[in-house]
Amino acid sequence: MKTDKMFNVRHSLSHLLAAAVLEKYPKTKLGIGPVIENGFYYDFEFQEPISEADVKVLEKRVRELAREKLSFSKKIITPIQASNSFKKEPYKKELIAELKKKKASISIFETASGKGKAKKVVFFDLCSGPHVKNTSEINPDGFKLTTLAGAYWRGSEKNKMLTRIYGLAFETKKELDDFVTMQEEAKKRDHKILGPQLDLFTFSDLVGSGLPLWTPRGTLVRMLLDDFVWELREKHGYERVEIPHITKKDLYIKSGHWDKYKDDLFHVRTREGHEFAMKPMNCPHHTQIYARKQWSYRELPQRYANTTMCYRDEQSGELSGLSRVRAFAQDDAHVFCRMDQVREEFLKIWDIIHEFYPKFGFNLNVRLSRHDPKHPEKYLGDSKRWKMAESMLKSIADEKKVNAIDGLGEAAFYGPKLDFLAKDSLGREWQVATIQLDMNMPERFDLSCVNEEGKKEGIVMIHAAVMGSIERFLSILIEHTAGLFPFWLAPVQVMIVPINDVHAEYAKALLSTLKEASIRAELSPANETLGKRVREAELRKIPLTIVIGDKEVSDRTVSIRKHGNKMSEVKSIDAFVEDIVIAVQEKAL
RNA sequence: GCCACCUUAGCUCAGCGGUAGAGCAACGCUUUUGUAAAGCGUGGGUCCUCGGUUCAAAUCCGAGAGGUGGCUCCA
Repeated sequence: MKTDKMFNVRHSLSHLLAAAVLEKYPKTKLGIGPVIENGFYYDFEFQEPISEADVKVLEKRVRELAREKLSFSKKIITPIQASNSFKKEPYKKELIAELKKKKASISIFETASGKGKAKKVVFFDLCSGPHVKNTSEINPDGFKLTTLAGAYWRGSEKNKMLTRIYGLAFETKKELDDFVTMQEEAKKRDHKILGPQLDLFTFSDLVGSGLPLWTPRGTLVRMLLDDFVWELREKHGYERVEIPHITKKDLYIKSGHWDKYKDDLFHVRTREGHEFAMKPMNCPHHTQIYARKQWSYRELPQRYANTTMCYRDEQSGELSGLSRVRAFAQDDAHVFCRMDQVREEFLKIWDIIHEFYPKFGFNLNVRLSRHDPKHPEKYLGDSKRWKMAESMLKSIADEKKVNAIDGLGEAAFYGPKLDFLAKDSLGREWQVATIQLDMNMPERFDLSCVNEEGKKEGIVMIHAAVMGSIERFLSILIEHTAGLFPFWLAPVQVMIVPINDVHAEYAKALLSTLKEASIRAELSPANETLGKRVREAELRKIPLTIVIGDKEVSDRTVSIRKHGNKMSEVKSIDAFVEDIVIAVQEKAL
């Protein structure tokens, strides 16, 4: 099997890297060096900092080692031998102690040159394998060391930070090059670069990191997206609500958020010394809209939709473009209903999500995000209630004939979720929409209705976000489309390019015709060459470029160039306008 | 927050101890064009900020801010 072979190759390369490191920096302490997707890494505690240039030297040495036809062999050793062999390796000793505790067998892998009596061990590492038998199985040109990064020992921020060296490894140089090319392609689509380039959003050092500012074009796109979600929600009986962006801390003490997230809130103190917080989510506010009056069961469900900003004090090192910000808009909605209405409400939101995502060319996968019974302290409410809620969500996924991915431990602290994962044009998966069932928060806020028997009955709430956050959704959409939005969403849909000033009048008339039809068009004046103006429209990712010359003026037609297409199509003005108006109505891709 | 690296004109970058340069963009003039870069000219910089070393700092050192890639976190 090819994959197994690559596992062994990657794993063995991580050992060779460690060998090269010890050879050059003998005092280095070894962490671990596992295989990962597309390659491997190894964690080290260097005695002195190393640089990218040092990594290049190490890469060269690893390549030499790979060419030396070194053998890999496994050896089972006793705990005492293990302690002796790794005397100077504190991290290995920690691992050995754990193996001892578990009474697991301890093995090492020796990397050696020569055979029989001439055999010389150049490196050995605590390892259960597997590995290649000989480094001749490794293609020395199929790998490269890529990045230098910090990583906590055993992934805990309480531990020491080690230095991690990442490597890529493939069977052939071509596969490696293709992968690197693919990464470069992804980089070209990076929303952090494309967004400002297409003039959608910007950041300001004075405003602060993680706080995106939206330009007119970007704001237009946000509005169009939000309007689309609203259009879908309205059909299903949602009503809009609005809430302030701060609250007394009492709200979050009651909801349970204070305990769990108080460090992640932006705190606000009034002049009188009262403690407020910027809202990091909307559910607690929305519960108080529901709680304004007594409800008859006949009036349920109550469905509240609200696109609104949330604020979270994220760690500075975590911020990244629009994917992780400190202020973001959620297209949030909460349904307050009785338990026996949950199924139908879930199905409605499911439909909304499945009407929304195909309009961008996304395919969706579904994940059932469950609680982790091993960590009850992470969740509100008892395990029995959780299991019931989870089985309900499972049956909804089953009814939709979807094989949901199992997301153990992925639940929110108040309830299980059905999460939707969108696959983008580069094959990457992103969590986007979510439907969450919450039996805990309504209880905490004592939300109820009066039932058929005239008695007070507790209700449940459903959290339903279609885009999740507009910022995050846009970051995904920009990279998915490389900035070339579907026609209905493009901030500028049509660029009109008259060949020379003689055609200006006709072009202006066309511009106003398009504006009357609510098409977003711009006119490019004839003081640059045609080629340059076409190029600018292409770079701005404008879906349609209309070239107007003598032929078009005399025939009352337009010559239409679709983005990325060299060939143009000629249509009458009326036919053109009709076609694009329909394309907008249908949100055609 | 932690580790590494980065920050020079609007953008992309060169310069790396002797007080700033290119291409593109902008502006002006010329050009009036058939589908991805016309020509000439002009303006534009507290070289991220604050300290330090030095006769001299964009360049070396320290701190801070912002960014990138990881780690941790993510309601």
